[in-house]
Amino acid sequence: MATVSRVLSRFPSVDKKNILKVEAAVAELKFRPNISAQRLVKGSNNTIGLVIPSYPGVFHSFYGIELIRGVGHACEVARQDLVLHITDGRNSLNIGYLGGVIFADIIENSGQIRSALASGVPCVVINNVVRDMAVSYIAVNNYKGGELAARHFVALGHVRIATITGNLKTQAGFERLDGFMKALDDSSISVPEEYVFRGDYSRYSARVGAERLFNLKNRPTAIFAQSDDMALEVIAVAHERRLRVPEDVSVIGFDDSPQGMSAAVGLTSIRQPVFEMAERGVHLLMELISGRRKENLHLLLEPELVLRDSCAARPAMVRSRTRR
Amino acid sequence: MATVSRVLSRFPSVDKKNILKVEAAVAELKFRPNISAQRLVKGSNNTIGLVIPSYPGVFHSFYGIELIRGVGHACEVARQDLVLHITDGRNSLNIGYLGGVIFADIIENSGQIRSALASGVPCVVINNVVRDMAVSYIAVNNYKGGELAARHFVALGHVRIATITGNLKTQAGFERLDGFMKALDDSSISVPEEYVFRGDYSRYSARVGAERLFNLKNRPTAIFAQSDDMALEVIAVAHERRLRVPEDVSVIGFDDSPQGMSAAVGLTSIRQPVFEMAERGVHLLMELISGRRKENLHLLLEPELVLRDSCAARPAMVRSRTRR
DNA sequence: CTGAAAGCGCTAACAA
DNA sequence: TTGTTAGCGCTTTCAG
Repeated sequence: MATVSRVLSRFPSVDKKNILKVEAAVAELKFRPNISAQRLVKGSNNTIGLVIPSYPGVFHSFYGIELIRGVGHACEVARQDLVLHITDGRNSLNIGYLGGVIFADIIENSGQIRSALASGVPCVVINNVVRDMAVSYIAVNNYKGGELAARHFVALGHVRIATITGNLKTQAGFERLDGFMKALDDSSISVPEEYVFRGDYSRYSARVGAERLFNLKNRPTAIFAQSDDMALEVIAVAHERRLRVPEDVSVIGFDDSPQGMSAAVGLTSIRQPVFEMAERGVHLLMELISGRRKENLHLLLEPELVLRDSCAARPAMVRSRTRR
Repeated sequence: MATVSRVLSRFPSVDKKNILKVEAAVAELKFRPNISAQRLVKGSNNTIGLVIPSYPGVFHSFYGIELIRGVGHACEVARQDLVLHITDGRNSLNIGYLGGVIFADIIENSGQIRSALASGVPCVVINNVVRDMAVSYIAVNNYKGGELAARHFVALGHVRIATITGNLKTQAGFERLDGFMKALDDSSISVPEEYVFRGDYSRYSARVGAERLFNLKNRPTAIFAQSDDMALEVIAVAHERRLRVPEDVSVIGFDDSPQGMSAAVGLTSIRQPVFEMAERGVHLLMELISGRRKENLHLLLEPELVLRDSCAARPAMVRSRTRR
């Protein structure tokens, strides 16, 4: 019995003859070691959970897949099993047994985090800044992302600057808008209410928003869409109306997705390190689980502006008209 | 000790006083029952694995997310834990302990399936027809999907019919092309080689393909793109060249994604039941695990044509020119 | 209704 | 190098 265990766990000193004998028997009987027993005796289960709220738009574009890829990859490297929970936030999670849990985006499910915390499970929140709970988080500075977009437009001389937001129930959506507006305000550029269209990350909402913006008699010369997907839709609508990008209208997206990169008009976009955030979330969680880290960590990753071809200086015609 | 267990598993006959006492202690000590011990004694671990090859394009569009959503949902309902493995096919999977495994798409990782099978783990393959291993599968009739697209074009009177394929290393891509070509052949429509562009599900490849097709002196009047994402890119390229859809060129996609539905030109597409396939995969696996089912099941789900606005009859100009 | 005790399958310490 | 043995934390008889 013990010898079998030794063979299976590649213990160095076992007689060759026995190794072969055991391996033969294992193959013969299709013997599969019971991992529950192993974990019981070892006292750890090297399993972490990933909780994703199943809210429409959470998987907007490229983001959801990058998130899962990043967490999945980091878990593979760290030899952790990854248990996936896709939840609507109502159910209580069967989480107690996990070594730790990563919560990706908080959308109406902070109760789940609270109860995980209460029962002493190590937790890390990803892609959300959390102020009302004592929990570690790694997020993107979405406020800064909004700022970057605004500042780029301002630097190019634009004055009539509009935005199509993401889902404002998500923190990312809200903060991007906030940073964007504040930065414009800093430059003394006022944004009329009809220049802010509230989308939800879907292409459809971007289409509706773009049409509304292009129908304004004082059409904006620059549009910040809060995801690449939406930005590409804005460009599509522009082309349908014979508006050139970037000559007639400049567009900035958010995500720096491959689709934006390879589009007809290369999309200028705000890059956010989703994969890295996911990976670091796993590493942080491991530190918490192992006790190597005692206090919570709050980390904000910085987005960056990626320049491509969808932005240009304010159109001349417009410039002369609005020149004082 | 035993009483604690009874309280936690809601055993009916326990004194109320004791229930309260236990609950208080549990809260006090942040007691978390050890699931490994529970599983050990119960003899089952109610955990299933989902293996997804991390091959570029596997998560093409809408498909990857629907897959994960479907499996995730079914597992939640069946009270199974879902362990996610994203693999490049090279590593051997730590799978032995799982109750069963779902393999989604086989791309250079059939070795993993073979070894899972060999060690006696119940397996289900999703989205692939498997002929060379004794394993259950649930797949979509992609051949039929290709046929549907071809027949629709033929019914509309088209003759110059082209296609932009998906990744032909995937079975789905290959079969869609096969069905498409055979159906055209049945209608005695010949497809010159330059009408078949080998894409890879990426928007970029679709763009390249569309440009090549539109540059042909004998430009096709109908294009079947093997994913909605690619189809939308084809339409975008068409618009850039002042070609109208569907008046000048008809387009069919594959996926019936929400993006195709809400696009400027509603996309006619082939619907494939990804979510359902994923759910049924889980159910099938549960039957296999429990022993309720002894033999393998091979199930082919049927795709269907969803009509929207991106297809029209063969353009008149072309018609007169090619009329015999 | 409740406590005692056996044992789930495995590993690790200890002898041999 | 190997076999024996004592638990890991829990559930489940079985008495009480």
